[in-house]
Amino acid sequence: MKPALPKGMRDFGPEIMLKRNYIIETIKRVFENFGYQPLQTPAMEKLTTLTGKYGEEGDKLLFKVLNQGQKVLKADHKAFEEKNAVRFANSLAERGLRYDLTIPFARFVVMNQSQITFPFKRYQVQAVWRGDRPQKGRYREFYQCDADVVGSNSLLNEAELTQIFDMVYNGLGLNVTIKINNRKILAGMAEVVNCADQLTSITIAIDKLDKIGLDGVVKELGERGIPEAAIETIKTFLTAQGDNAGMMALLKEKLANSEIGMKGVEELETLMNYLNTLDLKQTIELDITLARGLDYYTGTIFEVKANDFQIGSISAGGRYDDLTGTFGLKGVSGVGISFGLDRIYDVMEGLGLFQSLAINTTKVLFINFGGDNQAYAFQQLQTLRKAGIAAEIYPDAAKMKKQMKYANAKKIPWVIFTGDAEIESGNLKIKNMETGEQEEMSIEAMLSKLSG
RNA sequence: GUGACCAUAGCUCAGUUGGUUAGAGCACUGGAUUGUGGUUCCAGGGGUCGGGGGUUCGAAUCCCCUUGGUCACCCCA
Repeated sequence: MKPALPKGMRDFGPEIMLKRNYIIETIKRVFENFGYQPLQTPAMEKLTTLTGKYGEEGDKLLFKVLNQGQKVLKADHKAFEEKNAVRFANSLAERGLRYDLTIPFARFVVMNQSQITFPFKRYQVQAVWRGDRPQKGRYREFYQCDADVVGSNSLLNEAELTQIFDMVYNGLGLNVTIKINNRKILAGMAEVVNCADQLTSITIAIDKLDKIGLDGVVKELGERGIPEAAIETIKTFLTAQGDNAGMMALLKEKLANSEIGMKGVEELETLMNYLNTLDLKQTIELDITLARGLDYYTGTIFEVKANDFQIGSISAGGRYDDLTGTFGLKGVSGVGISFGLDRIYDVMEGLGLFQSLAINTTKVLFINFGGDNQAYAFQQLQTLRKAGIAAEIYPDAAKMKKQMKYANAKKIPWVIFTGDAEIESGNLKIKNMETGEQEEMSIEAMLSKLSG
């Protein structure tokens, strides 16, 4: 049988894992610096928890887990005969793999509300699964690194999350643009053009502005049944130019008749004022065409794009006023962000940013000469490890050439020989694999040399 | 879910208008070198040419189906 992976699943070898871990560690360090605490939730959730939270498209992409044993016989045969794939599939499964980390987090908060001190700040680094067709920058299994805070309406949270974006990407050496918008502004715009009930259609269309252009958006709005007059007004929003302050003034003027719209402008302005007091290195861009697909966002929305590499967004997030509401806990607002580990990796690999990364691996290899020599080397090895030096011994008394090749392939910088001559002298012979130089010294001298 | 392109050794690929026994580089194993790798030289193992069917005297090559991959759309980290 030929080994293979299911579609969209990937292995990560040691080389890749070292780089991935580096990214994760950078992100975690910043999260913890801001007082976020770790959480893990299971890969599998009940479908009732997951469905209906991500919009129609999201439900389609949920990976479902087949019911166990006899239960599958209770499937909806009628749905099968009617070729209703969705209903039939739902009758076969009661559980699914998590689609993101936010909904499981909301579930956790509701289930543990009595234990939790609010505002509750948690971070979570785990895989999520989507039954999408894999392509560039898109995987069926990928890691999200989330930080969320629930139980606080303060826009200070948004400001801090923006700062987290900034610090993480500074730390990784990436240039990004952090795009910010507010769903209330989009709602206000829909209200002003008398299409409040078609908010979703409007946001989906204008979200594509940078992809299909103004004409494309106008066309799509028309196809989605937005009246001509409304489209004309929407056009004036989309063509508005100016710096962040100018845009703000313009929005105030245009949205004056919409209560929710003005609320959105006010929130955005407050956030921008907070951000102005911070020393942010990355580009902050107010982008009123930013919409975000996920249904649950209600306030601020974020999206981060890499400046020097073509790929989808590498981070995203936003505020959700009623995420825990569907689980029975009302009036708890939350806001969170998510780093797309796999895409960040793709960007950094694409830009060659891992080159300078000092990869932490074995520092010393003991050559195995077998017999008494092996026992001696094994002993010396313990001393190095105790001193915190990453060391290993070749487990077999293989040919010298093979052992040297191993050190070479694994980029181990030092090799130690403990042959008969060395055992007799009580010293060890150490070889620098880069320069080829070798010298004999005592174990003590070696310790200070290697830990330096 | 819609569409386009691709599939040859473990990996990256070559293979002429259809023509004899399908090749190269890298990797692996052995040797030149019994205690010295990363350079060199020699030898070796490894293929149902993704799978099935068809056209043909003859198919890796042409046609159909199927599976898998890549990319774009939808949507998204």
